[in-house]
Formats: sequence, structure tokens, C-alpha cells
Amino acid sequence: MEKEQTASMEDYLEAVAMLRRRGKAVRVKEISQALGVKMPSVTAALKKLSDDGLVEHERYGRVKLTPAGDRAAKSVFHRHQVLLRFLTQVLSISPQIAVEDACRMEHSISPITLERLSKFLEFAGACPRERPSWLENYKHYLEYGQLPASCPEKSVKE
Amino acid sequence: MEKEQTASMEDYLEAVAMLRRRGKAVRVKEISQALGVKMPSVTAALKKLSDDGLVEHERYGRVKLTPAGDRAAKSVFHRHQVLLRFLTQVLSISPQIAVEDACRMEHSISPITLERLSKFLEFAGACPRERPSWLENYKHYLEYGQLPASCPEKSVKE
DNA sequence: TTAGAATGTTAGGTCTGGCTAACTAAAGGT
DNA sequence: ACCTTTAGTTAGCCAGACCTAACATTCTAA
Repeated sequence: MEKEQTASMEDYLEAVAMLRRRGKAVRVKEISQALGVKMPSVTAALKKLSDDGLVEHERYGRVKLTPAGDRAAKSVFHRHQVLLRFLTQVLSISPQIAVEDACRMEHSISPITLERLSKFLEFAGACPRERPSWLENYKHYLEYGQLPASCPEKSVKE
Repeated sequence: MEKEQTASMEDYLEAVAMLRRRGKAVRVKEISQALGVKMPSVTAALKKLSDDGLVEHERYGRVKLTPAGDRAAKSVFHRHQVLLRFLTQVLSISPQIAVEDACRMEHSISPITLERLSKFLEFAGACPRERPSWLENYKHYLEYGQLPASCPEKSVKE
């Protein structure tokens, strides 16, 4: 079992993975800018992650994720993405706010809740799109504060 | 504007409010048991909250929330409840897990997201309950891994 | 090829939020 | 009334995660 990381360490792992994905050479400076912390904080974090076998980092050199580090980073990223999709696609929250919330909540969501949220998104995507679906009804409700006319008050037998 | 509290301080405030609501005299011991920390940690936290004007606590005495402390505690509690309802009622997560998640996420959810989640619950409660509603369809999907027969694949024109 | 700029590290400090050990106050039973 | 138990406090320690200041290395461009 991979060792549990703190929210902070998860942020560092995620940042390294992100920077890699963008092709940039992963340097201390970049990480520090990405996370809004000073370089010495990054150095300290990398030492810790290195001790835990999650990154490779030689003095003054580039930063690389180990396979374990990569798995850990992917896990954080996945949580981030699921939350982000839920916040934007279902709750209709603006991308800026959604990203901020995802960044904070990605560290406290449990695997079970994550899985359910994911299933919920699948369901929302799979269930009827045609005509005002329940999701569209929700958006109407958000905007006008009341249920849309198309939202059946009484059942429509079958 | 009330001063922003840390997750930890919010937990103390919430615990005090909870104990009060249950009629129990709010003592250091109780708080410590409720939060799973040792008594000296509680004493320290109460000193800080007292400095911030959120609780009243005289040496060896009972603990009381000030009006500001009460507002802060209510805010945390409200976040907790909205999350809890969403997790249990919409995502169908078991109460135990849902409580744990709510306890962690209540500290990182933004006011906007909270508000949307709340609206979502209102909507889910208001929109058609008769016949398999979209929420019931979701539960079916959770259980059987596929959309229920009653989930229209094609639109039903009006 | 070498000096200066840019980048990175080390040392040491702060703040938060836990802990244990040792002390003090309050409560309660006989 | 007093002596023990229980509750609460104080003091002091530790770890995480940040910071600044000072020092070291690497890169780059004249």
C-alpha cells in the first residue's frame, strides 16, 4: 500500500505531474510558481517526497516522478477532474470557482464518495438528453428560481 | 466580517455547539472526547477561540459560545448538513461514510458551491417524485450498472 | 572564459496543532 | 472536614509547512 500523503504533499505531486504533462522541464522554480510558494518550501517538500520514494530529485537537477509517485499523482488528478466535472457540469459553477473548490476538496473526498460522484456523472451523461432533461430542468430552476413548465407536476403514467 | 477560522478551530466550534444542543454541560473533557484529542489541546484551542471572541471560558469553568461564535458554529453545521444530505440522499452513500466525508469537506467547500448544492437538493426534492424519477433512475443505475427500462432512450415529444 | 544573473540550497525562524508529564483545582464520599 | 478521584491547566516538546536571509551552483552572454 502506498503511504498516505498530506494535502500539501499531494499538491506537490500534482504540480509535478501537471508541469510534465505540459512538456515543461520540471524545475523547482516552476513548481514554486505553480503552487504559489517560495523555492525553499519546494526543496523541502521534494526531499520528503524523495524519502518516501515518490520523486527523484538530485541537487540542482530536474524533478521526476517515480512509478509510485506517478500513481499517486494520477490519483489526485483523477479526484480533481471528477470534482471539477461535477461542479461545472452538474452544479453549473463557473470554471474559476470550480477549480478552486476542486483543488481544496480533492484532498478530503473519500474513495467511495468519489466513485459515486463519478457514477453520477456517467448517469447524467447517459440518461435522456432529449428535451429538457432533469439536468436542464435543474438549470432552469437555478436561473428562474422555479421549476420549468416541462417539469411534470403530476405523473405522466408511463 | 467574522475572522476566518482554520478547519481545526471550526471543529471545536462545531463540537461546542453540538454538545450544547444535546443539553450536556459543555466541559473540556466532553469536547476532548467528541473530537478525539487530549484535554490540553482543547484548553489551547479554547484560549485561541476566546482571544478571537468566539467562546467564553473561565478557568475550570463551563464553555459558552458568544453570539459571534454561535454564528460561526451554525455556519459550519449548515455546511455539514447540506453535504450530508447530498451524500446520503442523492449519492446514496451510507450514513457512516457520509458523516466522515461531510466532516472533512465542510471545511473546504466554498459558499457558492454550498449554495448550489443546496439548490440542487431543493430541486431534487421539488421535481417530480411520481414514477421512477431521475433520482430513482440513478439509484437503479448504481445498483444494476445500467439504465432502467423506464429511462427514455429516445425523447417522448412533450 | 569568466562575471553576473538566474536558479537552487541551507540554516534558522514562525505558526499551528497536536502530544506527554507534572501540577492544581474542584467535587464527592465517608 | 479531609482526602482521593476527576477534571483542568501549564510547561515544554515535536512535526508539518511555510517563510527570509545568506550562501552555492549553473547558465549565459559578452
